[in-house]
Amino acid sequence: MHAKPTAEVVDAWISLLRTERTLIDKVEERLKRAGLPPLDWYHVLNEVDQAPKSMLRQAQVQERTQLAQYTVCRLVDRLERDGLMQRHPCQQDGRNNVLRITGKGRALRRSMWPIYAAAIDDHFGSRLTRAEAEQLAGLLAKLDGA
Amino acid sequence: MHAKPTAEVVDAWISLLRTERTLIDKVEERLKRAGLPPLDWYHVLNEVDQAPKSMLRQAQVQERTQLAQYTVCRLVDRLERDGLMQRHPCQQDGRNNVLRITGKGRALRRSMWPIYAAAIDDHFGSRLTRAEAEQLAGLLAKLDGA
DNA sequence: AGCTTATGTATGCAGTTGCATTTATTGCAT
DNA sequence: ATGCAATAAATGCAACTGCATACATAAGCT
Repeated sequence: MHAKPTAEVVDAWISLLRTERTLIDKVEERLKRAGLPPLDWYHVLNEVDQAPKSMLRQAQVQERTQLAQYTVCRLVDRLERDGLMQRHPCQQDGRNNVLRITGKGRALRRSMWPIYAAAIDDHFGSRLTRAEAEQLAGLLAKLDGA
Repeated sequence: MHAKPTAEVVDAWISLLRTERTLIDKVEERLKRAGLPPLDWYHVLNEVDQAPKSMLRQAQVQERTQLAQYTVCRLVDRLERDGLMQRHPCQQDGRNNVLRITGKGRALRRSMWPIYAAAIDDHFGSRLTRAEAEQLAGLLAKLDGA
């Protein structure tokens, strides 16, 4: 704890910040150009869509996306307002919301994926070999612990 | 162009988004706890401080940090309002602003570094070997091109 | 010179985020 | 059962961001 990072570490850190900002901007731009909502809409819709019975608690969306509590809350407000998602009271624990994606929400998610996938591939996937992608995922996994 | 990414690529991409969000949150939290301003203040102050004569054009800050044009503009507004930075008209090209960091700005940058450095090390550097850090930087560099 | 395009910066406005707090429900200890 | 800490979600308000556009200067063309 509280040791100083080496120069290599600082370089890698700065690269991480810079590169990710650039990549996200590029991907978001693709979605925007296609008239689609932002990345996080996709991620939230996707989490719920992939969950068993297409239902998931709000808190779990939060955990999986690493978005802030109020960010998820308000994003779900908007998704709900646009008829993409519904909030239901949870039977087992009245503190939770259970989210259910609507047909419209699922359709939107599906329509976003080709654009999103192409952007991932163009800006990210096509620049790495399979081994490199795995290597990167491995390194990132090491950074995920407590 | 427009090929579909493989599963490994999508995994790596999602890890990248998730991990970076988590890391940034942790680092920002450290700064906040220490009563210091956000990360991007540091990055902007640092770019200007490191530049020759501690002066840099606004557009170059933008390019180096990968922040949006108006983000830099308004961040500099705040830095200027707080007496950390000054805008000067550029002699060579009247469209440019030349930014100059003040003593107060330099002092703030210096006071932020130990906190920032410790956070980088704790959440990032100490989880990677030197070779891994270099490997990560190498992979990120491959993602940086056009 | 005058016109057109390009570049760097600023800004009004609507939408979003962050902070701190509130409300609601649950579980645990007494 | 009652009180108290813990967890999930929502919200008022101030700050920030994104978009589109405006403004200012510069560079190139005729």
